[in-house]
Amino acid sequence: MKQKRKRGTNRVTLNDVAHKAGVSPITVSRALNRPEKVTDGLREAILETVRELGYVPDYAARALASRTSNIVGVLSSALGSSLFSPVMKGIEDRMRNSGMRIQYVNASVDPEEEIQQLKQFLAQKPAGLMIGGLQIASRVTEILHEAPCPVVQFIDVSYPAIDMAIGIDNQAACLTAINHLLEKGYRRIGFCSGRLEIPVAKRLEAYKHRMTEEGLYNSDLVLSVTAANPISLGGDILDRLFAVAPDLDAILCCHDDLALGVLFECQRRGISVPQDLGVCGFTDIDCAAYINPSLTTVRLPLYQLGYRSADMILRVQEGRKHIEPVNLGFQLIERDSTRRV
Amino acid sequence: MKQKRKRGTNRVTLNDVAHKAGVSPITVSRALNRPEKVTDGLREAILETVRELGYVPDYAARALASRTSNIVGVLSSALGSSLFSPVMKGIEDRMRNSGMRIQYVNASVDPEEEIQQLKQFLAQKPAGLMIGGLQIASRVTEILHEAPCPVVQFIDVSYPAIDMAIGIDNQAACLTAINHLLEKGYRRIGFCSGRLEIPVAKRLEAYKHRMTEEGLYNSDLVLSVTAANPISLGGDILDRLFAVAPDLDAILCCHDDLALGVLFECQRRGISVPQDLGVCGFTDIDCAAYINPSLTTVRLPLYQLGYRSADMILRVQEGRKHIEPVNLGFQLIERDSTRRV
DNA sequence: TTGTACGCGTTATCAA
DNA sequence: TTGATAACGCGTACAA
Repeated sequence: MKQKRKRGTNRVTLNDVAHKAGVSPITVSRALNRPEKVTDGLREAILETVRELGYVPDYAARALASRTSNIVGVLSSALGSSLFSPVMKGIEDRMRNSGMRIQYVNASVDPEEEIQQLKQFLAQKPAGLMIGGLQIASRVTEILHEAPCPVVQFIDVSYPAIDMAIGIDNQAACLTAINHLLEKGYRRIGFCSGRLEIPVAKRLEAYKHRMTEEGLYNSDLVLSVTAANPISLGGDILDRLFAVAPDLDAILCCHDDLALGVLFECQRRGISVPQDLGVCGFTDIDCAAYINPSLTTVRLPLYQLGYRSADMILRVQEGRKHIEPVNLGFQLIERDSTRRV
Repeated sequence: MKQKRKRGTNRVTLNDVAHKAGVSPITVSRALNRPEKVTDGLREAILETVRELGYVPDYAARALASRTSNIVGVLSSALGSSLFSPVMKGIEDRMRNSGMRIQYVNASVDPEEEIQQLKQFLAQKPAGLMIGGLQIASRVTEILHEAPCPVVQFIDVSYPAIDMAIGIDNQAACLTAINHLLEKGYRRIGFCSGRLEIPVAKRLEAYKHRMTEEGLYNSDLVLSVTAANPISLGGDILDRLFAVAPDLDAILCCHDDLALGVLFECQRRGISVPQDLGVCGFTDIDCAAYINPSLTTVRLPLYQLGYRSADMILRVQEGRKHIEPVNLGFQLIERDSTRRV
């Protein structure tokens, strides 16, 4: 008689629980995954055994058998950014006790690598995917269209969603900021951003449009700068803008980090903010309210972004069919950096 | 004859590749995982077929069969912190092309939940685990001791490692900072921190020790403060320290965020830094060099922390047995906030 | 409501 | 060096 080969680890399995509880493995499985399908008493006995034995399900086996995992992925090239922290918090607050596991993947800025990451991630048969800050190259779009799971994109509301989308109206947000600067009497307004990603492009559109309306548009006042540390660019930004427009009187920065750099550099150069130069940012990062002068900025609801996108994924899993794109809105926070008399 | 049930997804499997290449599945598996075990020509033919068919391995199946996954976990309660961004970058730079997948888990600050997260994570049979900022309650230690994978702790070098450890000597770092302040002639030096985690506790020890040596120690000058936004605490810190010591002349902050808040508040109150008050931080965050006055701080090699801890995991996988704890060192960056004459 | 049989896609084991 | 077979632990399909 052939000897039965044993390869198992020593972990407690569904079978062990089943044996001890005197039921079949599948009943234990049901007691855990579809409690309503098992008689109350039996279920409790089984769960008690589960606790006793310290049984923890094997996700790999579960994924293999069910062809879906409980992993929800968050893919973004901004994971490391300070901006992402509240998003994370929102996601986790909503996902807690949902049985889902969240896997953050720091997307590469290299398109090829990004596609590879995406493919690899999808090979896990995830339960859901949240994706932000990607290049949205055609290849990526294609892949996402065929993704076997709900997909939430963090993106401008005007952008066509592949599946679900959540974000803000960047044009409206930027328009609000520009109008604020105009109301304050600023006229020569520079526009400064990092990489020209979709949200930034939308803001730039609004800037162009509104400034042109006022007969104030000058393409030399549009700056796109990048550096590992955006705060370090304050001097650069001032140099370059003042070089083309010595009468510059305000700067709209697409991220508070840039604005911060500008404010610091103004302090150093003795440029008086908001009198000589108005500065407005985007995001409302932690120190925006505390810097001197405090920074006027467009507050982005980042916590909500995380919370509600997680919510969208969970709702789809509960069977909801179509989920409308979500416009989170924004809020202009007027502070001292534009508060001139 | 019984009809064979077909449940499969439409994905390309190892079997498909094997068929097309005219070999057995196990040979394909070997060609991918242990290339040296397959004849050169055959291997190339197989890899070509893999590309042609766009085969992507099923990690769940792989994990189930091999009882180990290619997931390396990063558990920390500081994931969302700006401090973590360089760590991430370091980890990813080292792990790229290693075949490992990195899974970040934002550890809960609730000990019970933390233990649960840890257990769940270990149920995935991870290839490695990096862990930082945890409570290191006895339960956690116990679980980590039995972890079936290499474990790297981010922790003070003086702390006993469960498996491997990497970090800095917080006592030495703090001593350096204190000595710097003393050299600059500061005497009434406050100590301000967030939660009293292990690294902070070590720094506090050094502070106590050194200040006592100088006959300057006063427990009222030790402050532990917490808030969602540490920068907001600047006013609090100044109020509380000046209340007990009107002649306070320096503050050592355990994180630059706290120092930032203090600097902003000093600007607002017209307290002259570094003349009336010296301020020193820890970390060297992005804006430390740009704020006015620029912030003297102890630079922590966070990128290296990530890079080298990833390296440790990979080395163990290559068969290395014992890996010594790593002391990363630190560097005092003297800037204007303590540069008084 | 519970159980039986089998398949998910891969790798370990052993034989050729 | 390559292949046949079984096993990994769980869930699906279907029967009782």
